[in-house]
Amino acid sequence: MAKIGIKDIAAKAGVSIATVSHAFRNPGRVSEQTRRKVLAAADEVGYAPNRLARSLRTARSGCIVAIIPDVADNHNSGIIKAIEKTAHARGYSVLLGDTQGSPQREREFAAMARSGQADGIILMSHRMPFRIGEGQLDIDELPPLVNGCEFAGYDELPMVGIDDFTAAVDAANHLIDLGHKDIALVTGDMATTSSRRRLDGFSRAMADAGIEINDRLVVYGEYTLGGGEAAARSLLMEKQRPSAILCFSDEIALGCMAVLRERGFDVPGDISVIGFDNIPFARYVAPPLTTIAQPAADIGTTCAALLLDLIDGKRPDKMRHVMPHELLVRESTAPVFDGRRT
Amino acid sequence: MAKIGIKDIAAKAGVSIATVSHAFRNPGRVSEQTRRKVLAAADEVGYAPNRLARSLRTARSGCIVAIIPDVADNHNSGIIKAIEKTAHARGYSVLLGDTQGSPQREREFAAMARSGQADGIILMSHRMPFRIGEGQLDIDELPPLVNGCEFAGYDELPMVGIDDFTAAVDAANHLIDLGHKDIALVTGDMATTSSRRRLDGFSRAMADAGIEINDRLVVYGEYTLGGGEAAARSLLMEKQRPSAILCFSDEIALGCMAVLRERGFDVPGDISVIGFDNIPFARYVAPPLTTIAQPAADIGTTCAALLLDLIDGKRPDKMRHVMPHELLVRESTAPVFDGRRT
DNA sequence: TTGAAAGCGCTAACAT
DNA sequence: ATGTTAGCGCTTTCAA
Repeated sequence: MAKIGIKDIAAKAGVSIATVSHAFRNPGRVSEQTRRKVLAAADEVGYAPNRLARSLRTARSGCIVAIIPDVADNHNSGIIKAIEKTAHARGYSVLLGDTQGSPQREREFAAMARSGQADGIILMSHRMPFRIGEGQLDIDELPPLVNGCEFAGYDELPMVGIDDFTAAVDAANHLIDLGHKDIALVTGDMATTSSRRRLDGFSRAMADAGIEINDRLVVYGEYTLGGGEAAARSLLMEKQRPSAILCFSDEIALGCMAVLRERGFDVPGDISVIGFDNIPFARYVAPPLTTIAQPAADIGTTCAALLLDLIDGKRPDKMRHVMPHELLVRESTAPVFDGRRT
Repeated sequence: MAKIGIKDIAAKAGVSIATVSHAFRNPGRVSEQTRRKVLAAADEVGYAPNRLARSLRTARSGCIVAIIPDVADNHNSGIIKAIEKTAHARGYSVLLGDTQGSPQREREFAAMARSGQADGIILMSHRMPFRIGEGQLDIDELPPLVNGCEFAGYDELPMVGIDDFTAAVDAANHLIDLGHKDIALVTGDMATTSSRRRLDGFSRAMADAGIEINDRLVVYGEYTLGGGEAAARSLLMEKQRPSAILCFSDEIALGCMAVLRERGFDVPGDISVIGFDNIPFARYVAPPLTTIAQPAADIGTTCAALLLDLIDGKRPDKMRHVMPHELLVRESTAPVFDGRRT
């Protein structure tokens, strides 16, 4: 059977194609009787209006693209789940833009908004995926875009995320209050704004406490269990072992804890560990992980709502949406103990 | 600045719109010189061909939709990550169809393939989201569709997944070999084909070993940490406590272990726990989780490759793609110990 | 309340 | 090698 279209339904129902269109899109503009007739004809043959044609005509794709580093990351997936939910509730679909950190892919996904495939972008990256100025795009003619958790460098872009600086201060102070001085840091990619701000926060807290940071205890870790594992191994090679490790993600923290356990270190007896994110697993592991909670669902929901408003032409009332973070003290952190294994 | 289109580029480059189109799509059909001229003109104003118009004309959206129960589930997200990667490599985008188990949403997402918004569907559900027969779709005029991990009831649909029956047999036998008799089962939704087959496998293994199944030890659990938590709590209320728990997902298993630990039970000393999936966390927890590994990435890759071939008109050479599962014995299972706490 | 008709921006067959 | 042109299937004025 050939693909059936609006014309077939019009013929079948004995009306014009305009009426069929209205029956679907503007129920108020056709008589109830006609509408029923049309819908019945459509249902009979399983007709569904072609979305592409509609989108072309209206210049609205009904899609947004979520550009994120890794769907398989627990924090990311919590955010994107909320994005999808919010978008769906407002009639939008979401295109998955898993970049694995590749700038090239970020650009490819972002380009979907320039080719009409998407009406807007949620960008969880610190890189601007468009060329701005220099005969190219002006900042005010970007496609609707909201920055999630990172900052791409333009104040004109709405962004939603936590206050990374303060969050790191809170995490560091928790450790400092517990008497820790030899604090190791496992950061994320230092090219990202979130990692930089967190490092700044950590530095500030340490400085305020009059503790000198041991640079050899500041290492980079990919935001994965394996990243944490590698970081912990390198940290344990140091002669001056840390009494606490502050990790920029829970997956890193959990990776660290596995290594510590394997090497016979007790957490938190010998070494305290604190993470970031509060992924669902955090409170189920042993010991339950102390962490800085981020409201992943709220972040996703806010990103999506903001973007959809932007698409609808509403100017956001504010550009910086700072979501609350919270120090969740569980059992992976404890006061320094002099008799600890080092 | 008004939206610029192919006509503007044609004018700018002093060629026809057909030539512009060819310069982009069929580089071989225009002279190198013309091509460059066109591309330069396009680049100068940041022109990108309208994807919707192209899709409408070619009747190809370049999108597939992945219908999955929950992106935030670690097993699901591993699969969808591979789907996205494979699709992207072949020039396709993926629409995220997170259903939270809702049949309604499954239908909505599936409908995207009927409205031209997607060229095919990867369906990780046991429900057929289209009405088949009765004046509606015939089974052979379904949109390209591949079933992932579940079976929607039509042999005509290619499907990829593990052999759930045998996998459950393997898991049960592992426990039986360890001397366990009071084995609890935390299943998934029994409406799903995977859960049913796993239950069948478990029953078979128990029957073959001459062990009677205690129905009170067979409970349902949502595939989440919370689901495992709830299941474990209910299991611990039974007077005849299990010496082992077989869970249909790792998240359930990890949820169980947290409750067991909280109640003072040693795993595996008092109670053995085995999961399903082998999510990344499984080997990082304490004790590392014994589980039935599923090749999530391969499943995703195979689903996508199969679907893309289907879209290209290639008939799959076989309908059932059984991916290998593997029993990974780690430290959460051990022989029954008579002196165990019960 | 309904219909006719002009596109949306592109592709592809056909012509030059 | 390049151009002309007829749609793809819909939405949306405008007229009846």
